[in-house]
Amino acid sequence: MIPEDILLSFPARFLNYKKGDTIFSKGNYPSYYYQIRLGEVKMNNYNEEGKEFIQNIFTAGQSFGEPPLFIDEPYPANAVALSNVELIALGKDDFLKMLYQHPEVSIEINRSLARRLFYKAVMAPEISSQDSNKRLKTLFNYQKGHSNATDGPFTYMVPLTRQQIADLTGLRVETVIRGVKELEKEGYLLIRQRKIFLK
Amino acid sequence: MIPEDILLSFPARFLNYKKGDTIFSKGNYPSYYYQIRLGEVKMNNYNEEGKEFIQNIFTAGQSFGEPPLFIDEPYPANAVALSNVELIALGKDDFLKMLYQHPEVSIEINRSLARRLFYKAVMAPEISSQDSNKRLKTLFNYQKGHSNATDGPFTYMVPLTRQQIADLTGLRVETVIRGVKELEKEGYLLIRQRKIFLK
DNA sequence: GTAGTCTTATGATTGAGGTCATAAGTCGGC
DNA sequence: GCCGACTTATGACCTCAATCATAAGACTAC
Repeated sequence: MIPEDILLSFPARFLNYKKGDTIFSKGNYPSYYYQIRLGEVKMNNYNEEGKEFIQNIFTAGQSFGEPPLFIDEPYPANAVALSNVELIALGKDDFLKMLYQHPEVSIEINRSLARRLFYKAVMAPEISSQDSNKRLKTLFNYQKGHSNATDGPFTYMVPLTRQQIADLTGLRVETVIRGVKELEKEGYLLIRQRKIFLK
Repeated sequence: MIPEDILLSFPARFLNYKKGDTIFSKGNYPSYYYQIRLGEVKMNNYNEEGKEFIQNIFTAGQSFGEPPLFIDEPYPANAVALSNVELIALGKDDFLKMLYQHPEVSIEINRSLARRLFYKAVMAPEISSQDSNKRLKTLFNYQKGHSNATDGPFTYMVPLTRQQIADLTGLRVETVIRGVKELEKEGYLLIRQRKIFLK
């Protein structure tokens, strides 16, 4: 996350989107650095059959969509507001100027890209596996690890619908439903009022 | 890629590894920035059943293993020499000092992390798909798109064995062998002396 | 040149996830 | 309070990648 006073001095501006709005689309070339002040944004793709794949869900304080700013490529996915969101956006040229003038900001961006690569590296071997329950566990472990919930067993509720879980893991809704039931039998998680709680 | 004269001034040093040597292992904490002068390096994991997953293959001019230098995490995968390799290595503290003093180098590192994230973003939706031939096509398209081959149809040879393709896509060797044969029938690629050529 | 390993190849079998159909529970908007 | 859309759920069937077995071609080291 880059301090807002630095961003504003370059100058960045505020943008508002309503739930469901598209912030940018796959294939577009990037014009802005985006950082979330409020709300949630998902990055997703649709394959030929119309099946959704969610790359990532970003929350307040996180930036998204930087990679194409550095290389000469269009966005590989869409960005869609999951709630009403408030963004701070800085134009591409100003963004690069900022990195030249503020080495510590450039390192902070490196840090945030490094963090994302690190988790992709952790997830990729499991996601590529054929075993559906392993995919589910990997996602759940990631979710839990990135929450602040440390209140003891079965207090962390997965804030995702079965469909979203399916889209994040590349599985089908039915497979997710059957999978979480199996994982409950194994004692890996708990289902209360259809919500999933992790140990 | 960072210019060698800058690296040497900090000061970096040269390292040599023989084919098959391990450069670092999963779980180690990082001490160096590595850049390849000569040869190839793969980053890989093994799952519980011993199945290999190749995160990436790096060639001359590329750097690897930077993410853990920025965040306080151990390497999420191993780095293994695929051939005899000559590396240039710069200690962690000197590396960070260099980024502060040379903003353009910091941006270059951002660029290389961005390139890798982009690759992961392109691959993830297809890798998660159940359709094996789609996984293969995605890998091949990426390979082709990032080579310098623009000499017309079927001149780009995929520089990977069937096993490496399997480990990069999370499939089994047999599935890859059958898949590329199907893709040849479709006219998507050509097999000559067991080598795969892309249109 | 020869042994040993890696790579490519092919057939038979099987099991797990996808697909399709159907339905009940839940939630939001009017 | 009702309607419609979404979410969760369950059964039956099917498809296709994994698995296991076997073998031939290619390459590497000695």
